[in-house]
Amino acid sequence: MRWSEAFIPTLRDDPADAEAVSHKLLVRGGYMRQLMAGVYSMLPLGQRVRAKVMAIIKEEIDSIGGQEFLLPQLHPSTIWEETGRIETMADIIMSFEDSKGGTVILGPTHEEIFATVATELTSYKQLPQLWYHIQTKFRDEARPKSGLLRVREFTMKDSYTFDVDFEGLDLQFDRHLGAYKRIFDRLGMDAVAVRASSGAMGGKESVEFMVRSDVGEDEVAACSSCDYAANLETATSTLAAIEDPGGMSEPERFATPGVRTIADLEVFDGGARSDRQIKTLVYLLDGEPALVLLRGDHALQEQKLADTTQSIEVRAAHAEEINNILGADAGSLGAVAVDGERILADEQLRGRRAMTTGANANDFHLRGVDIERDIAVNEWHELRTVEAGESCPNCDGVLEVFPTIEVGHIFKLGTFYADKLGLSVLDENGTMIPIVMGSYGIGVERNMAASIEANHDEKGIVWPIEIAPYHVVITVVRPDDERSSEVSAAIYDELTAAGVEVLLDDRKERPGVKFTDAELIGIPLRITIGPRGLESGVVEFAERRSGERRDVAIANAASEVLAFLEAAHS
RNA sequence: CGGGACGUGGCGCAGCUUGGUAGCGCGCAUCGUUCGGGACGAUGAGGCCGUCGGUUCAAAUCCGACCGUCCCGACCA
Repeated sequence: MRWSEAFIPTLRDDPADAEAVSHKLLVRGGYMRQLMAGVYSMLPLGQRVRAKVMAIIKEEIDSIGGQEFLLPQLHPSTIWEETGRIETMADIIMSFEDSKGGTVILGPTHEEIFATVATELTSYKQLPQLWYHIQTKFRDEARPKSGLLRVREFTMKDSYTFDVDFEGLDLQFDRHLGAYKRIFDRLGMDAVAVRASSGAMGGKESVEFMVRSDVGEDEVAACSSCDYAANLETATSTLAAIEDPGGMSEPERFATPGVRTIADLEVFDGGARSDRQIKTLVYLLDGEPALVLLRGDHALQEQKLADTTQSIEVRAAHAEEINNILGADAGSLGAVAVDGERILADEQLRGRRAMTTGANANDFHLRGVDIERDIAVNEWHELRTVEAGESCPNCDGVLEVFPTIEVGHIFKLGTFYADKLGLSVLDENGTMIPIVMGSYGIGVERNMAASIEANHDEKGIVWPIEIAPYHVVITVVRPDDERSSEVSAAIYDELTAAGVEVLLDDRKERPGVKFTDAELIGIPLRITIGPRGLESGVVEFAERRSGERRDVAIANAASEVLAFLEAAHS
């Protein structure tokens, strides 16, 4: 492709509405343009990269036995009613009414639709199956952001597995795990597989693939010495036990005028260290109130609360609701002598004595509280949020916590869809058994963006070879110089014939502009051809990633490019 | 959904407080000089000032409503 004929609208300035590096570079580099919030047009460069990402994904899923389908984007709402997800996913589902008055859903994902096709599976002999497609998804995200990282219309590869039992599911799951690792590796990302919350969708187990990034939305706790890594939503740690002093025979109430926070009580005369206080939170779990108790210096992990109580809607009670339930305001709450409310306590409070907590009367607290004696805890759970610096639960290493981008998520769905949609086969005894499903997603555009987050410098994008829109850019310093254009055309032809994707920068621009653009759009190798080098029979190679430059004899240019590509692939 | 900011040529912005001919940089077009790291000069094209309504002799500017975009939070199989 000649750059002079290509549509590559690069921009000198960062777009005003971009924050994330990948967003800025994709727009500045002429890869895409925004149409509306969370919806982007892919320009030629963007589409080339997108196609390459899809090709890699397809290759890896095919390699573990995947069969490619193409299921519709338009779904009848009735199928979504059968699984109940029209309710649970209501906030992101986009739909419209057709001319007959029926509701049509723009597919946010395809479990229901693949499962519908799978009703044709009737015998155990037909299993296992691994089906997938690469399709546009629509999700009305409340807040699209960061360019391609969080959008409302995007492409996803989603695969689904169908097995006779959980052993089969485990095998398919492990194969996907391997395929996904290879995919992220080829996309130039160091993805960590972490255990995740499977959410409210009846999943037994799920693994997320996370790439470290400042613009990530999920936090991961990872051990610096072993391979422990988990989404903060499920992460645990080992904490040193705290020695409590001798207790009292019963709690003692004392006045604490103006004390409203854990920190206030720490410095209050007669107060207590935060790790010797009990924090009392009031939550509504699917509308039902519950008291949640934590050590004073610990933070609640709401997802753990939701998972452990099987709740869909979890939220902190409002000030008014708190007062109605406990008769005091936040800052003076406690669970001592509370009767008739569901009380959940974090494991870290087990056995603690002589603790200080609110007295359920404004401006009063209790000291000398023995949890097991004085509080009617109904359930003990792991509920707190792990913090950086704590000890790894698996070894004696230290945990670090950092933001990440979720680039893939794989689920063991189990028999949820089989139960809802009647997926079953007859086994060898003629008994009807439910089909065990798994589902496995990768967002194509999000992975493009995540790859940029992981592969860029102050000059622009640094694409991994496999997904670069072009392998090589030939920068013709003086396109009006006859010898320059002859040599560049010759090298261009030779490389193209060898299957190399080359962008020939023959624009009538100053060299600086061309160098800057080539670096911005991130082509892995630049060949600079100008009169100065040609005089001594050479062209210049400049590697984007290392910045390394070297002169190469004209005659060797093409073969050296092939060697470079070869080396980069291995 | 709560909080905040912003909407002015293709891009980035000023002008609005104090109403009166719409401006700057980049980019774009033509010509000339340049030409191995974002050149210079000359000339020129390009704007329903987000939309609707109100106030006024007169609105980019004041008032109201709406729409849109971004950021923080909530949310996110």
